Amino acid sequence: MSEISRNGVSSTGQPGRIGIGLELDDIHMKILEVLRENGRISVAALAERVGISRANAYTRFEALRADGAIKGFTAEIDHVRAGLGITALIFVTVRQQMWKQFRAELARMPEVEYCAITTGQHDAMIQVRVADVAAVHSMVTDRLANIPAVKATETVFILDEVLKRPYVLPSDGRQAGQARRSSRPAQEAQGDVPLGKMRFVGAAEGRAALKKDD
Amino acid sequence: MSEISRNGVSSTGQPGRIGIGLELDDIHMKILEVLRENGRISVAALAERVGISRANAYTRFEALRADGAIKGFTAEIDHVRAGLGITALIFVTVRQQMWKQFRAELARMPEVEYCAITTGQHDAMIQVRVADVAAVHSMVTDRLANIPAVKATETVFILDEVLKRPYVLPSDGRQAGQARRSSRPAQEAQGDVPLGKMRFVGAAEGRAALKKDD
DNA sequence: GTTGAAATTAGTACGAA
DNA sequence: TTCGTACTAATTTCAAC
Repeated sequence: MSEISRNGVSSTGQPGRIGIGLELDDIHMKILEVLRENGRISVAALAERVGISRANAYTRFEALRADGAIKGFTAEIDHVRAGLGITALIFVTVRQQMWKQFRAELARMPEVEYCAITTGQHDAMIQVRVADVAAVHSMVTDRLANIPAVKATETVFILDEVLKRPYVLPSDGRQAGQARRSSRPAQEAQGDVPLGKMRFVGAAEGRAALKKDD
Repeated sequence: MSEISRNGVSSTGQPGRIGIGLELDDIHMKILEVLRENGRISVAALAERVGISRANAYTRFEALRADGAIKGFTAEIDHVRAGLGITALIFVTVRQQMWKQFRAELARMPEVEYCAITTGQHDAMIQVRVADVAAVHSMVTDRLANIPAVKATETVFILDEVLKRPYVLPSDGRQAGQARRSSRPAQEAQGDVPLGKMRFVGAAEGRAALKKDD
């Protein structure tokens, strides 16, 4: 919740936002675009590709790192080759006010690659990478089910990962203009969500429908 | 070891492509561990951290790249700072035999960061990053809903990303032994999924329950 | 914000263990 | 295979413009 309230104001880029405010201009964006495709490119080559001088590239590179826009660099690893051929999603319903415990236990599970708190029917979604389906089972029954904070789980296997883009940026495609500076304030838009044809799963609706407590 | 390469159930539908290109030993794994934490480390520093010679490190580094175990390197970007403060999951039901079209349309959507085909109630899960909630709405109604292949969607917002580990490896934690060499062949385990206490959403069950065709 | 030096470091090649 | 060294190419730093 804290994320959303913070994020909601996002695109305007107005002062007083999130701590250290580094105004990201087009060149910063270009740098991010290059670095997400090739995280090991030298700053010299980066400068050339972006069309600025070396020194400038170093300055901006460091600024992006210091600001936190770039959180780090990582190798993209083929999970199958690494021995983790099975990917599963586990949707978890968490007992209220036991989130702290839930988070603490999560940190102790190395097979968890991603965990997000969501609206809708469930409270959280966990993505795990394991060697075989048996490992998913033991993960869910032996570990997750034994956490008091976990009320219910629902498991789904990933059959194929159709696409996986390193890191999406506003400058991608034609949504760029809209993304960089929203026409109307985000807060206003949030209070007035247009839910026309969109089938949106509200938290209340979903949780009421879920009756199994095992 | 060979069981690992064969158990690629989650992998692409390209059989025969999963040949055992490279036997990954402990040192390879160590290299992957270091590189996922610091994708920009020099090979010299990598060699020292892993405990091998520089020349050896170069050889193994290239081997991992050539083999495909390392698919590339990327910068981890803070989406909020980049102007994409809203993350949503869209669960999609796809009309049978229109997958090709669905995939083609997906490629045209720059705000999609991740798409996976799943078992369970829905057929696919899409993760999108956008500037505001309005963009999610327009994405779902204007773009997804207009794809004939899309039968139904269900949208959920991500309120907080609790944890996001670059790339999980078998050597993480204590599951290492089990992950690296499964006690029984994965194929056998798959045909005999132990579904004791695990609430598993099978495809048929789920899809039957979903009646909305809009 | 840019260019062009020096100093450092990275990447390659090859022989030896 | 792996290691160690020497060699070459490139990058980063730092200066002045």
